[in-house]
Amino acid sequence: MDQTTAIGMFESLSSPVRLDVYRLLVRRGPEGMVAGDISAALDLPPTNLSFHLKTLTRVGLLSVTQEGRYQRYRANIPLMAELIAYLTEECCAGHPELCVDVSALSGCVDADSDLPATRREP
Amino acid sequence: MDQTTAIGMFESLSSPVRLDVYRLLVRRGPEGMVAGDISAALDLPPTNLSFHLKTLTRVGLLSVTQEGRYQRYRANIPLMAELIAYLTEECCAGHPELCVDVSALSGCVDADSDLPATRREP
DNA sequence: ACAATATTTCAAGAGTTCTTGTAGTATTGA
DNA sequence: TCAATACTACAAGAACTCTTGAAATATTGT
Repeated sequence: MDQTTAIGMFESLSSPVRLDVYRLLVRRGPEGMVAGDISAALDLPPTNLSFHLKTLTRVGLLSVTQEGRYQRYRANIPLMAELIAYLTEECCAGHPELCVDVSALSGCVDADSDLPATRREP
Repeated sequence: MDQTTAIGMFESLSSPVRLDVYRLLVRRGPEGMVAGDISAALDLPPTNLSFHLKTLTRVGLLSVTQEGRYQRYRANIPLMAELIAYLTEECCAGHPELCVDVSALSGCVDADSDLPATRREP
C-alpha cells in the first residue's frame, strides 16, 4: 500500500453516499449488487450513484463486471485489509505487545463465490 | 460508531499531510509527540501543521494535552479500531466464515503508559 | 428493426477545502 | 519585566468536489 492509494481510498470513503454504498457491498460479500439495485436500496438518482460508483471503482474499493446490460459491483475486501494494515503499521514501535493485531486479516474473496449469481426479477 | 463520525475520520485521513501525521503518531504510541517535533519531523510550516492537527483532533483521531508551552499529540488507537469495525461490520452477511475478523482489535491505550514522558531538550 | 431498460457522460453552479503570511496569545527563562 | 519560544487564529485566493437534469450508449425482448 502506498500513500497515494491510501489517500484515494480515504477520499472515496469520506462521502456519505460512497460510504453507504461501500458498506452495503461489504455486507453483500462476493455476490455484490447491480447498479440499479444499489440505486433503489439507497434511494439515489442513478446519475449521482454512477458518479460515486466510478469514484469507488477508480481507487479499487469496488470491482465491476458486466452482466448483459447490468453492471455488478463488489467490494474489494483484501484491499480494505491492506489499508487497515497500512494504517496500523508499526503501531507503538518499541512496544509491539500493546498494539492492534491485523496480521490475521484475510478476504471474503478467498471463496471464489460459486453462489448462484442472483439477478433481480425482470 | 455513527456515520457522521466515520465520515469525519475519513475526511481527516484523506490529506497526505494528515495521513503522515497520523501514521507518525500511531508509530509513536502512547508517548506521542509535541507539535514542534512533528513540524520538524515532517518538514511542515507550523501554521499549516496547526491547521491539520486541529482537523485531526476535532474528529477524535488525535488527543492533545498541554505540557507547559508544548502541545503533546497522541493517536487515538481505540477509535481507529472502532472505525475498522464499522467498515467491516456484517461483512459477507450469510457467509461469515469468509470474512475479515476484527473482533480481536484492541488498543495501544490499554497500557496506561507509565513510560517516562520524554520531552525534547530545552 | 423497434421500444424499453440499464447505465454512463457531460456541463454548470453551489459549496467546500488547502495553503500561506501576518498577527495574536501563552509560557518560559534571565 | 522583557525577550524569546511554541503554537494558534484569521483572511483570502486558488483549486477541488457534489449534485442535478438532459443527452448519449449499450443491451434485451418482441
